[in-house]
Amino acid sequence: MGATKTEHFTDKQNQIAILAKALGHPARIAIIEYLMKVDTCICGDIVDKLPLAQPTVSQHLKELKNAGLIKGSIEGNSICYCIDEKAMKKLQSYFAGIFVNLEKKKSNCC
Amino acid sequence: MGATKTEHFTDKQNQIAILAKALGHPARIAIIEYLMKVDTCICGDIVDKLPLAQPTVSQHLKELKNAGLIKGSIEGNSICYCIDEKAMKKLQSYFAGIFVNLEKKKSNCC
DNA sequence: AATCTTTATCGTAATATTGCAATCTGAAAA
DNA sequence: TTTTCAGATTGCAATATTACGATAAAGATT
Repeated sequence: MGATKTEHFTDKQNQIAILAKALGHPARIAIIEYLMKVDTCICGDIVDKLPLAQPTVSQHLKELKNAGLIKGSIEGNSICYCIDEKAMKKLQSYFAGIFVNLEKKKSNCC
Repeated sequence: MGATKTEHFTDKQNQIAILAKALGHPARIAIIEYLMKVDTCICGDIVDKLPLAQPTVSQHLKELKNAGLIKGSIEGNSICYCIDEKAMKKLQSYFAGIFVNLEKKKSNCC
């Protein structure tokens, strides 16, 4: 054991979980926030902005990329990373949906 | 190593990461979705709805509770869990903010 | 070509997560 | 009070994550 039993859940549940998991680390939140702030997404100085060693940052970038939250394109010698809007929209609308639902039953217990 | 270096990040970044991490498992997404669907939050049959053993479900509930996403109150013999709107709102507005920001700079690279 | 710069990958150690059987706790029912 | 029932906790095995030094890969610069 130790492995998540993904086969027992719906595709959508797994998809959202993958996205949420990828954001479940402060370094990766920091990366996303940095990518948002920077206009030109000439990245690579991400490493300089984070308090982590270069291989660690590279690994976090890989995880964000695997989850589909960012995409990178080769820019000469270096690499240009930026946020993938589609994935971000998926998360945004998921939570918006939950929130609307909660408002509706503006209830009750606990 | 192996432990997240939370001290290097802002409180807000850590907070969002904690919430996201708690949702980073399909079983916990399924729990949240079930709690949303059920009107009366008389819970406890969550175990029956999930393809996991009772101790495992109990652990997932604990993690959601620790993150602040759900709250539980003792209801006689059993326990009544439900979603904590405040935490959900925090996530919702965070992603909404990101999304607005991305729309604004409807740009450019990658 | 030799070197530099940028990013990825490998290997490894420390720690965390996932999952469950067994067991405990505490309230309700008998 | 004994039994029963709902949940939590413990203990453990399997696996995943986090972090980084060392090194590799590949384009840029000299």
